[in-house]
Amino acid sequence: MEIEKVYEPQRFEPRWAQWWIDRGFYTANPKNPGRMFSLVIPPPNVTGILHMGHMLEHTEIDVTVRWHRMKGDNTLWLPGTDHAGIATQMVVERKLAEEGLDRRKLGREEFERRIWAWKEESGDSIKRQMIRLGTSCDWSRERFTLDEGLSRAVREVFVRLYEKGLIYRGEYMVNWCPRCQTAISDLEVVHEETNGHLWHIAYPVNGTDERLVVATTRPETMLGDTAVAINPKDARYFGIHGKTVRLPLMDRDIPIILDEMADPLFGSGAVKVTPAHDPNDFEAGRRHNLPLIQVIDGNAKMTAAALAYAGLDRFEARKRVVKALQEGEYLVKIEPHQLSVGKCQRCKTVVEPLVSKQWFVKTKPLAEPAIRVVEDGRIQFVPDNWSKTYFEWMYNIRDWCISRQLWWGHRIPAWHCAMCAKITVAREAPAVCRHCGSAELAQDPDVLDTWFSSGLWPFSTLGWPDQTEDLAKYYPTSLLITGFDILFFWVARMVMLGIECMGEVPFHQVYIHGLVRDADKQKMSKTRGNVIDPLVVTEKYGTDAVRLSLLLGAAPGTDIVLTEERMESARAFANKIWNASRLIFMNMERSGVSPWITAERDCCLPEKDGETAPLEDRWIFSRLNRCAEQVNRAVEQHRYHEAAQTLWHFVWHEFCDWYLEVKKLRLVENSGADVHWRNLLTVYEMALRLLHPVMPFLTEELWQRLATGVVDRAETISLANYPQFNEAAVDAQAEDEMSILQGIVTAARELKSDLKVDKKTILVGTLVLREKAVTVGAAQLAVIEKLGGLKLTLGTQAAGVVRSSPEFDLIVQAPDVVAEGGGDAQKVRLRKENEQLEKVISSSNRQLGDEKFTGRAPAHVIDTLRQKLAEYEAQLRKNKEVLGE
RNA sequence: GGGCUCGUAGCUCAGUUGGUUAGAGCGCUUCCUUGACACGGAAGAGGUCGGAUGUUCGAGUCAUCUCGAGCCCACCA
Repeated sequence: MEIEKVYEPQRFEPRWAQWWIDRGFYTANPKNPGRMFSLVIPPPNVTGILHMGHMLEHTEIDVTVRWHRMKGDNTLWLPGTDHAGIATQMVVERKLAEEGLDRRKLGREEFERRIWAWKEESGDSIKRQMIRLGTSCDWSRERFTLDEGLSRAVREVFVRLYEKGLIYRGEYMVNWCPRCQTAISDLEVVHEETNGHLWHIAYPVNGTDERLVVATTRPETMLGDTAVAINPKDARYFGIHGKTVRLPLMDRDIPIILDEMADPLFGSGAVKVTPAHDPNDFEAGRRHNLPLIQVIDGNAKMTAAALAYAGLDRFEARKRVVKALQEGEYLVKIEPHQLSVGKCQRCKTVVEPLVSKQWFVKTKPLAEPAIRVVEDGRIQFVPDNWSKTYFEWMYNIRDWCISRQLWWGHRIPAWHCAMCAKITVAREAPAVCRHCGSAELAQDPDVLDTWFSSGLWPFSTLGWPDQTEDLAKYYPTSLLITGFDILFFWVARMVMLGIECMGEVPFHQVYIHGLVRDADKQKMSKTRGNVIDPLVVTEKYGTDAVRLSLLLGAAPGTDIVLTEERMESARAFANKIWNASRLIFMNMERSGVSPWITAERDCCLPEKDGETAPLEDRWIFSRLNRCAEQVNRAVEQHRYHEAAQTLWHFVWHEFCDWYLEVKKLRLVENSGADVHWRNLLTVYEMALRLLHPVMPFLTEELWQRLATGVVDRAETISLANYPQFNEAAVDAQAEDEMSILQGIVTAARELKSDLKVDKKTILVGTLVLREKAVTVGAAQLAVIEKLGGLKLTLGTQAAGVVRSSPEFDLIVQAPDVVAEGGGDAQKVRLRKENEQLEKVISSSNRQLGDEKFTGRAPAHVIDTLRQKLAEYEAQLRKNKEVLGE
């Protein structure tokens, strides 16, 4: 049982990580027995390396997955990556720019080749990283959204939806990013509050002396105005109904239209209408059959239609238009105005609303069943309040623009005919046009929104549209663990498309985790420069410590503040386990105990040693049982912080601080004959198993050492049984007795501390035990003496400094220190304690004397209060006795 | 404009369905280099739970209002 002196996780973590993969322990088999548990990874983008948010997500998933696997479930965790269309294309374009190249120069084919090369590289490093972090997924089932199989699924879904009329192509107003040169969906536009202006412009009303004042935040768009709207009920303007206005700068006459869109209470009550550059105006234009004059193009430059302003950038044009309006005395007012400006999520360029021909998914029919499955509980959100957010979005859902003018992604399976100009949509490239038979077909150049393929992930990865064994076994998946930032982008789309394509929800439960933040609660981001690289801290503190520090902060519904201090303390815990193991292993060797692993699967009672098992064994087995109960429940409910805290407390403050301390005494006394190794090793081994999902590396390392040479066991701790709570293993009596023993030891330490005695001074004392404590009696006296640092005799009252409880009197004979006033600290302590006791006692008495309380409170509440009151009173009496009051 | 979350010890946070001297980690004070561990051990100090009102026998835990912080959604020119 060799064990290195220092805990150095770097030495063994990479080895186990690789071994787990090499041995294929986590390869799922649909034919295996056990309850099914399946989960697909939220595929990381192949844009770069994984960050702390991924590590948190993967750690929570891994804990859950390892736990299910150890419980004997038929478990699948399917890994993979997302091609992340626009994001990846941007990364590669940026790299090209560094080489002085751009994608247009390279051409589509060569550009795609470059991105694939990048993808291979990035995908590999993501996989390496995940393996290093201990993720126990099934790499034999790894998928990528652009794989042939998944691409086939994408085409299949596209064709089906098209044929059902749920995908259509049309000319509508879309969000256009002039930098990315593509349309983007509403979700990809982020709104930023900006301090802008409201320009009030006067349009002369033809045939009158009046001028109609309109207000706008974008004066440059007036060049494309094709009407001015007023509210039909607005009395101020009854006189100009049916007239036209003269558009300044352009010298065009445009009609005054009557439309509810004009709010009489806003500004002058008149609105300029620019159908080509504003979504509202676009709709108004349709209602009133207005012409569309596009004055801004896809590059955000003014078009020829902008006449004198043609070729200018939109913001430069704004300045010039304002200046010209001022000069022509059309500008009546400029006021500061706060507005929210839509920007491209990826590059932060101000989005330009433009009319263009795009592909859309009709979402209303898909949203209805997607709402129902959450309402009726077929999909459950944890924490539950996220379902409200989900509903909110689903109720107000709008059609989804799915075409992107990019080169990286799934090419839209639609072919345009050069002869008849009609479209043929097909699963595979058609030879001839479906409408006219012409062979002059060209595939639509656009690709699909990256979320279209991610939306199919839970079933496309399992082989759909083929009816595979995996699909039959593992769909619907059991659980999805992801972040709220992609609730609409991804989760909502998966629900809609899962139900549509499979007729069944894609997962039964969605656990939404928090955000990883830095010490100042700031979001971690590259631009802020506050990112913690998982590989760096993993190397520094060990993966187990980082995992643990993440989990300890992972309370549902809260963000996770991650600091290196936390990782240090988590490492201290790992170090504690390591050293406790050293104690055990070294003494096994010294005592000639051979490696041994218990055959017990679940929590059990200790083996007896004669009449009964030693108190510390009975106690720790009962505590282990309680710990298992709590940890199992906590993981089940995604209360990862609670699972981690429970394990921490059990291992450190019960197993190490008390149990092993007692065992150490047994080791030196009676030549170690009273240790009862089988009990010690059983609880140790079960503790390792309980810890394994949280700290896989450390536990595997120690477990393998413990199991050296043991035949007929699991090959890895990750496939050993997860200990379950066992009603029969509760030992309340042992817990009571142990707590009395702990009370006596603590009392002894208190006295020593209050008397300020040197540790070398062995105090002589007397212990008087009362009925309840009899079983602790003589058998445990040596333990109390050693742990308390006293030399005790039992049973005879004597003079000295006293610490009393209803169970015992501990009397220390220390005439010297008492004479020097050393007992004062003890008196201060007792008086303070009495103050508190008196407070609680009086309030308890008040309640028990109140008929309203005794009449309405449940019996058990009253009982425990009475019981506690009796204990407080007994303690108060003892303290007063000691103080001589 | 609508929706959501948070405000508990110096710091970061727990506190499951309301139930009885309010918990943890880090930090702090004092003592201890005891052959597993100073990444350790022991004993302590320190909150009345943002504020107000209410419901209740009983509220950190529910309701209303209020102050403060943050997030999400939204086509208010």
